[in-house]
Amino acid sequence: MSANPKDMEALFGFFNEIGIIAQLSGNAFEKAMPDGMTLAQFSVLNHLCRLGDGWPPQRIARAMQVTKGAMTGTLKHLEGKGLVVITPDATDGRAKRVNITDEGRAMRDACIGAMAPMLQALLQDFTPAEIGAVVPVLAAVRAWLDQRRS
Amino acid sequence: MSANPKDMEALFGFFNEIGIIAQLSGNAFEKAMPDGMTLAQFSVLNHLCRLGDGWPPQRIARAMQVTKGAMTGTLKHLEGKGLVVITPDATDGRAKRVNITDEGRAMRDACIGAMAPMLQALLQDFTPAEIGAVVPVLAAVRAWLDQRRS
DNA sequence: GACATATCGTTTAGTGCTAAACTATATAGT
DNA sequence: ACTATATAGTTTAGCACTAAACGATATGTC
Repeated sequence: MSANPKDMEALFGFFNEIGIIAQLSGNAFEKAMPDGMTLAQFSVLNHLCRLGDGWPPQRIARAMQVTKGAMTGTLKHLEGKGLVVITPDATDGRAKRVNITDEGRAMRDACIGAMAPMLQALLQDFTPAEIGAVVPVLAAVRAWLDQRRS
Repeated sequence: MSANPKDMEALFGFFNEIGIIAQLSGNAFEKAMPDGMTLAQFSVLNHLCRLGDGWPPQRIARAMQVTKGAMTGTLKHLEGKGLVVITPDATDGRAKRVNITDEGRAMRDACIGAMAPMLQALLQDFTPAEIGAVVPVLAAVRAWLDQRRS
């Protein structure tokens, strides 16, 4: 049951496509976004909007699958733009709390609006069913990689 | 036929999974690779092995979907490690030629060998059919994005 | 209470990416 | 031939990421 070369090749192609799509789509998104917003910055904003704010940076970093060092930088940019406010945690001298501002929520909505045209264009050439069929497989692979990481 | 919010959401999730998989798999690959090799460096080596060498940097950059500026840096690293040789083009004073060395070929094989265990582990939890089914969709999306870029 | 360990956030060094400015060379139009 | 434009490669500035070292604070153990 050892892997045969053909399967390895296919798997290799799979990751290759994934990498290129991530790069191309990330570029396309960032070009559409307002005020120099990046995908990393939007992702944090979106996370805070969807799952509530007040989390410490470390927790956000884990949710985004990124190191805390990377999160420090991204949060600095967001704070500089007034999109989040970072305050010390009252009960834990090491930790901080990240809260999204009204401007942050507005920016998140603006970003979603900016992405919409591209997503709609994509939906003219691909059916929701087509895309929807691959998402579970992707999610499973993502979970596999995430588990393996630790 | 305008996109409904649910479809947009699904598409958003699609790109989100793609981005995370690209990041996690890239990290996993790079950790396994020898001598500080990166995915970008390996990709160039692999391309030269598979499709022949002697190409100008610009052409390699286009094949990898990155800017020429990014390729300049990656080639510098490869040249510094003695994995490629870069020479001026005899017939075009602007261009150069990139040739892979024997060490480069050996390194490419070593990288593939280093990746194998992870790919085999993945094939124990996912069937080739499962993975193979999503690749055409990914390739189509990649082609769509690539075309849209220009 | 004191010491060892763990965790939080920051910082630094190194890599990759884009976009844009720049140099040098080729090619096309007049 | 001369000029205008296009292309190849490099460089710089900016953002993101990792890994590792560091300082500060918590927590657990003795």
